[in-house]
Amino acid sequence: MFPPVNEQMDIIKRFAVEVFPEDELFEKIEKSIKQNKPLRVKLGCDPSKPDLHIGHSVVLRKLRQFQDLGHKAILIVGDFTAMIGDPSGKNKTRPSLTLEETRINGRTYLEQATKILSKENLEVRFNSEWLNNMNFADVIKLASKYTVAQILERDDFSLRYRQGMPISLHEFLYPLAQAMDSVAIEADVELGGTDQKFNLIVGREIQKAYGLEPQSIVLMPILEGLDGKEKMSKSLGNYVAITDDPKDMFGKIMSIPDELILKYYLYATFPNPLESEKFEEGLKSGLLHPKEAKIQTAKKIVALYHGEEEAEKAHQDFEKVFSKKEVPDEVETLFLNVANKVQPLVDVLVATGLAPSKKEAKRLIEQGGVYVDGSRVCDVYMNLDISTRRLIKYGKRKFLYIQSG
RNA sequence: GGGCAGGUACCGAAGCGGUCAAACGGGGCAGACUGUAAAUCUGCUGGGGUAUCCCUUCGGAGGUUCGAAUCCUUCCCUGCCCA
Repeated sequence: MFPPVNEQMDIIKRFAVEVFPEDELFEKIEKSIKQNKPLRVKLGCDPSKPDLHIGHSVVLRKLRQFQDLGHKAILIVGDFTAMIGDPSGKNKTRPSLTLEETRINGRTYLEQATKILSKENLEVRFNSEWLNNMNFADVIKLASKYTVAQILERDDFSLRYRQGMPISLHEFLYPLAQAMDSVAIEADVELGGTDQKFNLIVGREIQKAYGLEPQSIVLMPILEGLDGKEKMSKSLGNYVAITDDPKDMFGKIMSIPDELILKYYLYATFPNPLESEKFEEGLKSGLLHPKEAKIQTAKKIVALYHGEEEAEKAHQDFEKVFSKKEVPDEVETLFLNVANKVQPLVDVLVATGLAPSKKEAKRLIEQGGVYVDGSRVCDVYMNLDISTRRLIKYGKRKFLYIQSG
């Protein structure tokens, strides 16, 4: 039923930054084969931001691999922990949410996650199930298992402490709460991004403290955002959402700096060894042009979420709009219900929602970023007759047909 | 509880009575260029108005003043030191 240990280890280790303790994991897999019992593989998710992007997909794909090996994926929706708000990475305390909010977000998360995960071998648990039932004595018992010095080892805590940034006391409880999840579901393995290393290790310690066998840890790389500087995140706006439409997905990936191409190719698509070797060598030798490499990457990613056909279309569109400066195949038509068919262009731009304000619209016109029917607008106070259909290009990539009616 | 230092636009950070819609950097947007929504260079970056005009913004609320981001009072928030 299960593939042999070595084969499993190879698959698990591929694309992972760190897998430890390796020998423990090896034994666990051996045991699971012998007893014909799947491993319980935990992945925590944060429902405070339910929109998944391809940064999340890295770890989700890894979890999927575990599923494909016959193991049980246990997705923990951190509805309770989201109320605390993991400060990880950011030096700011996150706003906490109510339980209901996190529940709703959790559903959205799940919906998106199953674009990558299999629905079989999948168990979904909300951590309020156990965390919400702990009383103060339970919390004290849990907190007594860890020391201030230990918790301060966490990079971002010590950094914030040194910089005089605020750390609320409850933030210290976050890693402990997350560790309780591992206790509650008796995780054999926990997956996470490298930024989760500390939390996952606390999980091991706390499991031991509660008389359980400590989980093994698989750390996946963190995908940088489109800017190539910060980690991909929604709040930074440097992300590719897995629900993005093909065009956006394609375009966004084309905008990554060249240095990021390989990383995206590998971690967002999990190519097989043959493919990745070819790709890597092509890049290194220069036989594969960076633009071409990017196109391949973009196509592959789009295809994962939308299929080959859409990927091809997105590619065509991209070439059209950006290389040939033409109009894309499909442009939406907006009918404006207005009394006057001739109006200042600026007003039209605001009415369509293309521009957030007249000032902004004027600015863009002044800078030569607005086209009507293919010709650049140079008069800020131009009037536009919309009794017939007009094509507006606003900025680099917003196209819209507009007509009164 | 006491002492000190702070809270400025999307973020970081200057400004410390008028010349402040607020320097500078980042981010964002646009233009040029290109291999692309890469890189680089240039410009723009509160709102309304076809006018050196008005409105909103410097933690909140009051006050002083012809005039406040700048001074005073009070409240809230944060860090450091002491207890």
